[in-house]
Parts: sequence; structure tokens; C-alpha cells
Amino acid sequence: MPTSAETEQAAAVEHADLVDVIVQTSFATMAVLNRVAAEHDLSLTQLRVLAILRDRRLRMTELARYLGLDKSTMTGLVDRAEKRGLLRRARDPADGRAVDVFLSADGARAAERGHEQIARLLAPMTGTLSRADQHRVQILLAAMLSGRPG
Amino acid sequence: MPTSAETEQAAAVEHADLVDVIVQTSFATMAVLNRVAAEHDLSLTQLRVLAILRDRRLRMTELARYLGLDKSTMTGLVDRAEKRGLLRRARDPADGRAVDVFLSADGARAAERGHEQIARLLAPMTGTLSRADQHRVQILLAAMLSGRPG
DNA sequence: TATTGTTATACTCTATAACTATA
DNA sequence: TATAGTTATAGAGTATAACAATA
Repeated sequence: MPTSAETEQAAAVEHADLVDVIVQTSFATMAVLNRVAAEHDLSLTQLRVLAILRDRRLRMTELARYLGLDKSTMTGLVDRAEKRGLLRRARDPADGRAVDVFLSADGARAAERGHEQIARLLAPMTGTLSRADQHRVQILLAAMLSGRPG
Repeated sequence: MPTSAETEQAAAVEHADLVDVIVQTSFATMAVLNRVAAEHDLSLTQLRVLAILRDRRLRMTELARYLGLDKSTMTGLVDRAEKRGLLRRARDPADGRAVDVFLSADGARAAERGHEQIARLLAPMTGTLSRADQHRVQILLAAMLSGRPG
């Protein structure tokens, strides 16, 4: 019969295997996202901004918080996207310091197309699972997300 | 009874939900990896290089292929890591053009510590699942990975 | 005084093109 | 000629510190 220490050791090894597969899946997913972004001539962060603003209008600071970036980083990011006509700034009339950022019509179209492309490019991965297993993994990942840090 | 078109539409919606949860999980995982990298004063790419070289010795070009980067990008990346004593270069005696890259003792230690930290920081996510569910998600993700593009 | 956003600065990451050395 | 790697260059992403405008 295994000791308690042996059981814990076995659990740690199993957990390491799970971590490895999560990390590998994440890199594979990021490779797809980078590819989609590159096809739109965007960086991954820019694509992410479009995705975040798909159903929201946010201040610079809020956007920075969503992305986990410093607010000073947002200025250049938004500058470049605005110059390309993908999003726009507007001063908040209620607070003269704040600036709202939101998608232009072009930006909204790019966001939609990007979303579709991502689904299409991930299909080879998700398609290895049966419909029932796809549903299972969705439930399990959603549960994991509820415990995410940050 | 739903038409075939209706069934396909429903399947597309379900697939979009699955894609969203995969993407969100990937961003949460990447946030953890970035945090671990930052604690070691490394970029995500540098941490990834250490992880790749944990059990391998690779040429510059092979390393570039693993990372999906241009070989010219590797020069600076390896330069900086070598300067910090984390990895080393050695000419391949069999081919005077090739350069092998491998971890130093310090680099190997950093790679181990990083690996442990990642497991620890992901534990709040993985820990939301029972041991049995952890095993299930591992199996399902591994199956998905077998269909990854690239 | 505190908050919002921008600017100035510096460093890293990244790709393209041109180059050197070797095969 | 083709391949392995580096260098030169340029643009984007990022953070820190200092700043202006507003609250």
C-alpha cells in the first residue's frame, strides 16, 4: 500500500502532465490568434482590443485594465488603430479627463471577420473531438476559468 | 423537426462557445506564463526557449522553427540569454556553419523553477476540477492537440 | 490632491534584406 | 549554389517617470 507521501507525489506528476497539455494547447491557440491578427495586419494585442470592444465602449484606463497593460501603453496602441480607422476616441462629456474608445464600422467588421476566422482555424483541433466531447471539454474549461487568477 | 440548415446553425453557435472558452483559457494561461517570466526578468519568448531546451540541444534554425520565428530574431534572443548566463552556444564540429544552443546550469535551474511556478500558479484553475475531471480534460485536450495546425 | 491621459525615453521583440562563412 | 547564422535597420509593444488638464 502506498504511503501518503507516495500518493502526493503521484498526484503532482499527474498535475504536471495536465499543466503541460494546457500550456501546449494555449500556445497552439495563440499561434492561431497571431496568424489571424497577421492576416489583418494587426498585432495580437490590437486584435484583442477589437474583440474586447465588440460589445463595449471603454475608457483608456479600463481598456488597459482588461489587457493587463499600463495606460501609457494604450496611447500608442489606440493611436495606431485609430489612424487606420478601426476605432475612435471621444471625450466623455461628463468627465473632461476621460476618453472613451469604441469601434468604427470598419473596426466592427474586422472584429467579426477575425472572430469567424479564429473559429475556422481552430476547427482542425476541435474537430478531433466528437460533438459530445466538445461539449464536455467546454464545460470543464468553463469550470476552470471560474478559478482563474487576476 | 428542425431542418438541416437549422441543425447546422445550432452546431455553429455551440462551436463558437467552445472557441470562446478555449481562447479565454489560453489568455488566462498566457497571463500566468507572462507573470512567471516577469518574475525571472524574462520575456515570454525567453521563458519558452528555456522550456524547449530543458531536454534538448538545438541549432539556431531548429529553435527558430520551434518558436515559429525568423532565424534573425534568434540571434538577439540567444545573445541576451547567453549574456545573462542562462544558455550557451557551441559550434557544431561536424558542420562549421551550424551553432548548437543549450542550457547552462543556471538556465536549467531557472527552467525548473519556472516550470514549478507555472504549475503552482495554474493550480487555482485546475483545482476547480475533481481529480477525475482533471484527468478527463487532460485526455480531451491531448486529443485536440493531435489535430493542431502547423 | 487625486485621477485621466499623453509624452519622452529606453529596451525588447520581430521581420526583411544584405552579408559572411561553410557545405 | 544552397544553407547557417549574423548584422543593419525599422516598426511595434511595453514600462517608468514626468507632465498637463480636469476633478
